[in-house]
Amino acid sequence: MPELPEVETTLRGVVPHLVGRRITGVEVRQRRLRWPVPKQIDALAGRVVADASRRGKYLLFDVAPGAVILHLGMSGSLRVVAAGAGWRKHDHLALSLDSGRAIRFHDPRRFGCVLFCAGDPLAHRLIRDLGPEPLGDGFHAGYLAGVAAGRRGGIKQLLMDSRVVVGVGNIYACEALFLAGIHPRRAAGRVAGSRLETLVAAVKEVLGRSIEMGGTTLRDFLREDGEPGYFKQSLLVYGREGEPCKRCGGVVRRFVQVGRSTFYCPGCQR
DNA sequence: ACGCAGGCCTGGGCGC
DNA sequence: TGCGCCCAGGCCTGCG
Repeated sequence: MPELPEVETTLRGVVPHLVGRRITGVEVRQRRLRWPVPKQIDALAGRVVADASRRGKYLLFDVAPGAVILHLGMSGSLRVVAAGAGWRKHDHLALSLDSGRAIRFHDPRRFGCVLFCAGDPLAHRLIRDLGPEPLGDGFHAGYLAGVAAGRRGGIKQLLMDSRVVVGVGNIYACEALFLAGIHPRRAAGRVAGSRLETLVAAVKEVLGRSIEMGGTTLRDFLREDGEPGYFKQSLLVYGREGEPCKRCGGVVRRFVQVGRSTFYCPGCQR
């Protein structure tokens, strides 16, 4: 299930199987994803995948000319299988490769998408306005202070806004705010600069650590679509309503913020 | 410009 | 065992 570390893990998992390979066939079994799978996808046979990369949670496969833009949504996953392997329920699409393998897109909730972009995918309307990568140099305290200035919405909403910074989902927003000791509902524009610095470091730390642990799922990538058990033990507040805070021993609370569950420790976060 | 609610889907877990 | 309800890791779109 994809937050940024999962998407990164997925990318690393498919790159060795995909880059440099020729697509020998395409099969679309379910066209109705978040947006309909366009006909150009069906016509990819014969193309070579020159490169595979990631921008935020979007995976980009360079099939020059053009690119495949793929998003895993809430429940999507990619799997490398032997060509001819049985299709599971909710396998919606497969790219067969000249290696004798195939990449399958699996997505029960169908919030994901598979799109084709004729030009530079970074200029695609879904991607061009995305904020900086959280692990890159462009995401720093000064930047965050700039975008937070005057904002009256909660700091958590700001963190989860992909125009501000990409890839920080509900889990990691909760975790990073806990690490930084900031209340999720505190108005973004009223968080002191020094605390924003702590927050940026916390975001980088929690995502970085999670990607490292995603490395363990890499190993299983071919076998399972890898429900990774790794992060669950590491979570400090997410999903722990009513349980004791691992720092102060107080009770972890949950409330709904902009339609999403927010977990936090009232004792540790102000 | 900003903040918010709605909508897209299926499946799992829970209480009755 | 079954049913209805609530919840879920995302994010675009349109409204005020």
